[in-house]
Amino acid sequence: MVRQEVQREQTASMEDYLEAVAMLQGKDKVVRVSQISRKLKVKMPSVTSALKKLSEQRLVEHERYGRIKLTPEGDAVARDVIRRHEALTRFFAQALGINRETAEEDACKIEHVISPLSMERLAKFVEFIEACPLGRANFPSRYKYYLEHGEFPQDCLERSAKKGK
Amino acid sequence: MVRQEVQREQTASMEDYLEAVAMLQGKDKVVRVSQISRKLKVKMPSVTSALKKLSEQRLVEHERYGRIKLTPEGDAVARDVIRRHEALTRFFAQALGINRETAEEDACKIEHVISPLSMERLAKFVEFIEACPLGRANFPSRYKYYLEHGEFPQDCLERSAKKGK
DNA sequence: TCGAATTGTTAGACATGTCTAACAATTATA
DNA sequence: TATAATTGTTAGACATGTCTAACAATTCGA
Repeated sequence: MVRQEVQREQTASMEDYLEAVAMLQGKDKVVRVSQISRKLKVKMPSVTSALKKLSEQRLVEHERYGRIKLTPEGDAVARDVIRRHEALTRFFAQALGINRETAEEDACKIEHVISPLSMERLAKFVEFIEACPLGRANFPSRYKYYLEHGEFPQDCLERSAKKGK
Repeated sequence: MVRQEVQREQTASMEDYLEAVAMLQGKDKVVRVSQISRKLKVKMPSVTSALKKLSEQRLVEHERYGRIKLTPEGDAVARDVIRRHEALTRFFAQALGINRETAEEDACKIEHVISPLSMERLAKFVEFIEACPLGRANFPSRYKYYLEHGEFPQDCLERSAKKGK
């Protein structure tokens, strides 16, 4: 009895295609090559060629000139990519105070290269920061103060004063 | 009068080579193809070929069978990569509590893809966390508690209690 | 200092993923 | 429903960066 290998390692590109299909599928139902092409800013032949590879791996189903949909395995991979994407976006946007667009762009790149351990910790970190802003010693707001004024808020100084201004 | 273009956009690979040369140069002075090969875990012909490209861009000097050294421009690029590398490593290690090795590996990947804005903010964030642990309401230690116990420390609860558990 | 071991280079194959050009299928519309 | 516009595919060029095999230069030790 041969065990099926399910979760193959994907390249950044293939992960992008899977992610795009999942997101378009969620929105509109019927996914088209042209949509993926627009979303990923690549030409249609690139999409066709990627879909061919993903079909061979049974991650998507794609009949010539026809519908594109994720298999359950493809969906699992895509969802995992999206999970990373969202945690990273939240980190950049919420924790670092970066604009949504840049946050998304960075998430899009980093989601493909970050280790599982760092990803897990980062997700927990965001969760922590969002849920636990330290009561009235609100963390993000102090960080914001530091960002805007270039110096530490009053109640930091006890411990950082030695490091000169 | 034609202006020289100095800081070209480099690929992740080329940035890795520049970074490696800079780091080996700092250590030993004389940089060899074999060292770069070992450091980056690629075969020597890959190194030779990369150095050829970087030479054409005047980022390294490399004479056949001879010394390898960065030009001032190459050094500037390399230092910038290393700056990103170090800030990222500090973030993963200090802020997220990840082991040095994994932190380095992740930094090595992310340094090539993160946007300048996010990089700047992340660096400031690390600076902030390291310099300003909120007096006795030490931030990293609360985060650590959360990591280890899976629940928020007492003084977080005022604000997060509503979220179940 | 000669020969073996090490180090480095060249040539060229290969993998990935992009693109353009040409053509084919589908769809929408007059 | 014929034809025009759109959408999709195929073929093949190209860029990047890796590798192996073969050869060349350098270095080190007997």
